[in-house]
Amino acid sequence: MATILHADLDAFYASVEQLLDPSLRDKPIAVGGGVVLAASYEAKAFGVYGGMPGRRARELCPGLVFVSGHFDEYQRLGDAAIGVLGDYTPLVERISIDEAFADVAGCTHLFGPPDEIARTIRCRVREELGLPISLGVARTKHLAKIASQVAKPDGLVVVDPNSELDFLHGLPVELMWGVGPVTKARLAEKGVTTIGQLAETSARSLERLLGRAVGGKLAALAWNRDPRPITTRRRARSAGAQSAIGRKPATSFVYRPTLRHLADRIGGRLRAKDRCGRTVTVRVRFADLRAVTRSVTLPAPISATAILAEVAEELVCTALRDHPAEETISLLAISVSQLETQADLQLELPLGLADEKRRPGAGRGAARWMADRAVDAIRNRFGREAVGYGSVVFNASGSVPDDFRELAEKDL
DNA sequence: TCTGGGGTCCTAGGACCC
DNA sequence: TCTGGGGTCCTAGGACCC
Repeated sequence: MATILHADLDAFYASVEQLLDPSLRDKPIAVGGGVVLAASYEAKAFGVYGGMPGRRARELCPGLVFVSGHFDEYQRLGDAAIGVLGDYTPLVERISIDEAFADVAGCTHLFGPPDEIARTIRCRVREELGLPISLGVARTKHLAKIASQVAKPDGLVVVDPNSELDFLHGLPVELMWGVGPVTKARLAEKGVTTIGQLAETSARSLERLLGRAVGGKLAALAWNRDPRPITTRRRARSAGAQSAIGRKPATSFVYRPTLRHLADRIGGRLRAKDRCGRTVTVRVRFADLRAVTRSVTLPAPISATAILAEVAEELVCTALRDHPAEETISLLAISVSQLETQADLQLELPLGLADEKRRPGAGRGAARWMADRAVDAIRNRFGREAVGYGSVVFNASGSVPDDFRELAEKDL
């Protein structure tokens, strides 16, 4: 029986704005300013999409209305909508703020068949929250997700287990999970544009064309042979932060404060969940948008802001040394991976990069970690801006607001 | 007119070990 | 037809997702 539901709120941020301000309904709107964070369906009709520069969006859609976001409302309404799924089954796998899978196999005796549950959920989200939501119902997660995409906007598609391949094989390949612009183009070169054509291509030649993992996965998906179960909770495997900085000279006056700010954000998140990580990766993007990464795996995990910032700075230096012709950078990123759960009293030992000699500051790890904890405690009581380094300066520079960043953060 | 921010997973080559 | 082999960790890059 088809018991997997995939629920996806339509143009979520924009729909919330149209809900909060009725004068925006039926109008092309964009959340954001310098960059479009989300667009309503009316704006999408003009070719506006998330990530697009605001100026470009205005050109495409002269009547476009920009609104600054109500980020707290997104979180509240997203939670509430996914919570409706949770009224029917505990088997809910949340994918993002506006999207989730659910398996209703164990509750049909209480609430009726899956398609009826799906209709009820759509009605409830519409009536109780005022938001449009699309649902797909199928035997597998992948098919349910495709069904909800086909159902958009504000629709329901149920895939009968007896006609799964009829439904699937007529659709374009880019609807499949894992087929982005590059894979789509590679397939198109071989004349493959539909999932049906993909299914007729041998797994061997797909693996040759796309690599073992992607080729094998797509071959399985094309025949709907991918029975992945619902997983209710997975911990994050990495935590990172990035900042697009326009075009700035590649000097320490530019990257030092930026790295400090990024390290501060990441360190705070890690410490709040008693986590720490061994591998630090930085990304440096140059003026032409080409990017390089440098990483190091430390002998012991860290979460102290100052140490993270120092390690990141050394990595950025090596990246810049390797590209002496690059004089301008446009983005800096830090990510911490190989995460571990912290013992309750961590004595963080700054052991330095690989086999290099111990750096200045070695031996002060525990003191730094305690200083960070003190800052964390003050911020908990009085807010982020109460103490620390220039968050305000960064927010003023036209980048994305911190509230928006938090929406995308995964639970550590 | 040049494209935000937070994530996951895969690949390939090299080091190192047994 | 084919020069030893396999496992694990690390690093850099890339594709993709929301």
